[in-house]
Amino acid sequence: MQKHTAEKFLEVAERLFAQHGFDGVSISKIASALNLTKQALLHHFGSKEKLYGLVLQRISEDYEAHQSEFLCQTNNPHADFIDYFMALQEFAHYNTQRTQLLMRELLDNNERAESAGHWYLKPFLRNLMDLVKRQASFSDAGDAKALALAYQLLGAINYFAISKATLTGIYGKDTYTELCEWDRVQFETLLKISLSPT
Amino acid sequence: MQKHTAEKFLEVAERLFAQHGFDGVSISKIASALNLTKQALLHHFGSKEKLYGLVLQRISEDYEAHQSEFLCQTNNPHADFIDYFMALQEFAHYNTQRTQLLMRELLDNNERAESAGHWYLKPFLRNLMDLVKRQASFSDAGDAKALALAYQLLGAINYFAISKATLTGIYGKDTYTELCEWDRVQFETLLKISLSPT
DNA sequence: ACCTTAACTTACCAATCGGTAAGTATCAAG
DNA sequence: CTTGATACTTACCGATTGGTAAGTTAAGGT
Repeated sequence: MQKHTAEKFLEVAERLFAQHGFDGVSISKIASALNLTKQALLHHFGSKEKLYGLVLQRISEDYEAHQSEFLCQTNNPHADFIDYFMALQEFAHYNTQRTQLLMRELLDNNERAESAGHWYLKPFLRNLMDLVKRQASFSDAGDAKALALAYQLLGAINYFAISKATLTGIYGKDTYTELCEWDRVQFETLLKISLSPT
Repeated sequence: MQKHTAEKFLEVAERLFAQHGFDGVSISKIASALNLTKQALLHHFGSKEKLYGLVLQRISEDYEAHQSEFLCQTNNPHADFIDYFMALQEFAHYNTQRTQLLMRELLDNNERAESAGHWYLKPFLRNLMDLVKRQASFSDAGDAKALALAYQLLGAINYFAISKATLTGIYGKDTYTELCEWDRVQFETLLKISLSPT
């Protein structure tokens, strides 16, 4: 299979998995979206699980790439912190699909347990935690404390990012747009004050 | 159908829907968990969709009850704010299942759109927003700004609440327990400083 | 011209899906 | 003793699920 063909397949699969969840899409539906038969997909990927695995892997690679791009630490930890989390917010907002898929994965992990085995979040969280611990007001904080803050900020980002349809449904398109702007502003102030000494 | 029987049915259905999602459970599996046949469930609830609808309705009623219990506003808006959000965090933590189910609903709404029609979140968010606007540093803020903060706090709560399996998987049981404690502490300071004037 | 390989397709398969129809068992009211 | 309602069950149904097996078709290397 050619690389760019595989990319196309994974792209469509990712979209559908994100929109409907693993159980909500069948391989034949993914195949139709690609103008193929179900068996063509099975030929290329072996099984639905394997296809899903490749989709996850592709996402986690992209996330790591994005992270290493923004995490070239300077000698200004405070600015690094703000910059990175703002970049992360933007990333989550413009990759809603992936945010959705990862959120579904988080939910399913509660039952499927570590069947997947690979914790794509682990290095990602490690980096976030380090970023927090590099801050003046967290210099003597333990791992758990730093991680707690990082995770809450991550939650604030991702929860809003996956709520587009619901918020638009409740408040309408225009108010949602306004809400997006305020979300950005409000998150930035939240970031800044979260580093103030307690 | 007797009321307490219905409760038992809905309880089990809620657990399974929360764990596996709407598409991840079949009515026959829910029925087996109740030592019944699939058709018994269909007899009582008519269809899978209707059963799911009742589960959602039951949850939203409980949430409203919980909210009205804690939202008897005093003349100390600041304390109200802290108290309510801390109560909400505890509620989300001890009702992980429901937090999961509502999160799944949020994700599915992005495609199923307003097919459900009823926005269980609407009055809930309205109350949260009012609570924020009652704060001194938000007295002249618009709806969108207040809602943005409320939603971020909600995200911080819920995201952590659904991550038990993943975090335990990555860091182990003991570290997760420690993380829970810090999450609580860290969230409380986040609440307090989020009201400081900008 | 021959062979291999990759990219598919048609033809199946058993299992399960949500749902309908037609019973059966129990029990309280008349 | 009968009636009607409630709570189920067995027996189906067509559609769809993930997956296997066996071709078919076209391109490329030798």
